[in-house]
Amino acid sequence: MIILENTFFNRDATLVAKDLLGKLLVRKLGERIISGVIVETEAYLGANDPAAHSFIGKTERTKVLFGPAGYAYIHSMHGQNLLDITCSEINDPVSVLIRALEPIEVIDLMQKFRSKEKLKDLTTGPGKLCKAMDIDKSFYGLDLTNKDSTLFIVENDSEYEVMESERIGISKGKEHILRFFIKRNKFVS
DNA sequence: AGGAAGATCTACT
DNA sequence: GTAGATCTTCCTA
Repeated sequence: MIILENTFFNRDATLVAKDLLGKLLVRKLGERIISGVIVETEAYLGANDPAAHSFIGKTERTKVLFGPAGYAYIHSMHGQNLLDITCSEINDPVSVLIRALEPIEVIDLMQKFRSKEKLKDLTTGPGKLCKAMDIDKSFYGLDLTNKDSTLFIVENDSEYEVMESERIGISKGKEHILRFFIKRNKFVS
């Protein structure tokens, strides 16, 4: 299992968003493991992007975005938790939002956390996948490139075709094509 | 202290 | 397809 390192995330957020497709998101829960393939992402570009949370500047809420790459930025929205990963250099507050996963293991644990049975209801949205993996605000600022972390991303060989579109669910900055997803994947939101 | 907005989800038709 | 629930953060007074 090869864990993605700081060098992977310390790049332009658009490139990281594309390259994260097909990778495996892994959550350790004691001896148990929950994992899924990343099938949909969006990039948020900081100072030049009115849709980015860091657009307004450094606050208690956004400070992780201004730190080094490869850290978890958890943010709650409409009563859900959302997972971003920080990218680029210190003081370049850009990130990638993980929007959807294809569930791999362990399905019954995801079903339990989500209180849903159907496979398509488990991880087909940013708030849903956090719940399926039991990710909450305590993950804020966690280093995802540390192999002792309970959340990280690993290399994964898979064949896929990348599609792109405008971002979803925002009111500003819609003109940018910064959403990426795997073509014909059933778990794209 | 209060209100509005927001990177969403669910249940219902 | 659409309305209503939900809750944290930020802005204004």
